[in-house]
Amino acid sequence: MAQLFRKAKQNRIFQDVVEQIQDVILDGKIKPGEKLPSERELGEMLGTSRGTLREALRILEQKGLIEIRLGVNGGAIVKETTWEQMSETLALLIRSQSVSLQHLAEFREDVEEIVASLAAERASKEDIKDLNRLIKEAEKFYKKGVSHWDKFVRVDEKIHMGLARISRNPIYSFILETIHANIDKYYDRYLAVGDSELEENYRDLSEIVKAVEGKKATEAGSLAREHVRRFNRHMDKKLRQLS
Amino acid sequence: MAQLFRKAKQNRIFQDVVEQIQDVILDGKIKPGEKLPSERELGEMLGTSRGTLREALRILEQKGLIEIRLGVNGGAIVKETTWEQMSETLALLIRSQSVSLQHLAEFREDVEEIVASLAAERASKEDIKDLNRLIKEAEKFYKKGVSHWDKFVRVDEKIHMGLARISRNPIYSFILETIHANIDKYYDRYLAVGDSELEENYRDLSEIVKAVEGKKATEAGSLAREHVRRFNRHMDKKLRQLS
DNA sequence: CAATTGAATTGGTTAAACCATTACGATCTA
DNA sequence: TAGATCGTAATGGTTTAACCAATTCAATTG
Repeated sequence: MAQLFRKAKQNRIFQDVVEQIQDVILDGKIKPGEKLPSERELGEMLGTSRGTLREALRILEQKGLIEIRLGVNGGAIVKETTWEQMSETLALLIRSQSVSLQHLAEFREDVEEIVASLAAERASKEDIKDLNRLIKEAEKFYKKGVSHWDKFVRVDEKIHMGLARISRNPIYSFILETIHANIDKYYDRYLAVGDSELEENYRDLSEIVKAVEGKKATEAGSLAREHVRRFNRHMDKKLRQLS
Repeated sequence: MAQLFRKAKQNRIFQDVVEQIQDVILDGKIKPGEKLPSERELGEMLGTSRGTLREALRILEQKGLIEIRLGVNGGAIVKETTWEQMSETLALLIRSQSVSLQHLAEFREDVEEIVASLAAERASKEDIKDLNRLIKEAEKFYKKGVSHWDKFVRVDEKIHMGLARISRNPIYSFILETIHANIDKYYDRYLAVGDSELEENYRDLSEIVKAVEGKKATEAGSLAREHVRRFNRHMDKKLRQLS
C-alpha cells in the first residue's frame, strides 16, 4: 500500500526549533551582534521546555551561528558567518586518518598556485601597495635574523591571506584559513630553521609580489607553488628525522 | 596581577563530556558501527545528568561523529567520518551571502581542472577501464535523447567523482562532493536542455577520458575546465532569463 | 568620588517522571 | 506448525521544577 498519511508528528522537536531559529538568523531578522531572547522566554515563545530548547541552541552554537554568553545581559548572540566550522571538520578528517598531512600539503600547493595567479590578474593599485607594505615588514624581520622567525612567519601568513583576498573569491580565503589552521596545529612545534631558509623564504615572497605587481599570473602561480613545495619538503625532512 | 590560578572548575561540563567521547571515538576505542552505552548508563559513568549528557550528544551528532537511533537497541552509533559537515557549512555560507554562486562556479572550474590533470598523471589501467565503462554508460543515455537527461547527469557526476578518486587525494573527493551537493541544490530545478547540450556534454566527457588515458595532464585539465565553464555559462543564462 | 556590596537576570545543571518508538519474545489462531 | 498479533521492556525524546554560578549594575558605604 502506498503511503497514505505522513507521520502525524515529526520526531525531535529540537530540530524544528533549530530550523526556525536558523531561518530567522539567515533571513537577517536578527543580525550579527544582536541577541536572541533568553532561554526562558524563547522556550515559552516556541512552546518547548528549556531542556529541549537548549539542545537546539547547542546545535546552533556548533554550527557557528550563535555564541552563548553567561550572566546578566548574557544569552545567545548571533555571530558573523565564519569558516571555523570547516577548519574543525578538516581537523577531524585528519585525526581520523581519512586525510593525511601529505594530502593536505599537496592540496595546499595547488591552492596557493591558483590564488597567486588569480591575484596577479586581479590586483588593484591599492592591493599592490598593501602587499609591498607587508613585504617591507617581512624584510624588517628577515634582517633581524632567525631570532625573529616567528614574527616573520606571521607576516608570511598575512601575505598569503592577502593574496587570497585579492583573488576576489572568498572561498579561497576560507580554504586558506582552514589549511593554515590545520598545518599550524601539526607543524608549529617543528619550526626550527637557519638563516638560509629565512633568506629563501623572504626572496620567494618578494618575487611573488613582484610577479603579481607585473600581472604575470603564470609566473606568480609557479613561484607560489615552489615556495609552498619548499616548505613542504622542509617539514617532511623534519618529520623524518623524528621518526 | 598575572593569572596565578586557572579557574578551578571549567564551565560547561557538556564540553568536557564532548571531548571525552570524541577522544574515545577518534582513538578508535569505539569503532564505526559500534554503539555507545545508553544515555542513562553513560550519564552515570560520566557523573552527569541526562540533560547535560544529551547536550553533549547533540554536539557530537552535529559534528557527524555519531548517529542516534530510537527504540530498543537504539542509541548513539559511531559513524564513519564524512564530508557532510563541510557541505552544510558551505550551504550556510552561500545562504548568508558570504559566498555567491558565481564564486562557487569559478572555484569549481579551478578544482575540476586540477582533478582531471592529476587523474591523467596517476590513473592506473584499472582506473582507465572504470572510466571507459562509465563513458559507455553515458553513451547509452546520450543516444536515447534528452528524455534521459537526468540519468545522463547522474553518470556525468559519477565520472567527475571517479576522476577525483583517481587523483589519489581524498581532499578532492570531499571538495567535489561538497561542490556538487551545493550546486545541485540551487541549479537542479533549472535543468532544461536540448539535444545539442547533451551531445556537447557527452563529447566533453569522452575527450576528457581520452586525454586521461593518454596521460596528457595539461590537456585533460583544460578540457575539464572548459566543460565546467560551459555548464556555468548555461546556468548563468538560465538564471538571467528568470530575473 | 571610589570601592564594596547585594539584588536581579541569565545560562548551567540536576532530578524525577512520563511519553513515543522499536525489537523481540510470548501468545493466540488458522 | 506457521504466521499474525500482542505485550513487554529498553531506549531516546520531552517536560517540569528547582537550584547553582556568573555577570551586570545600581545602591550603599567609607
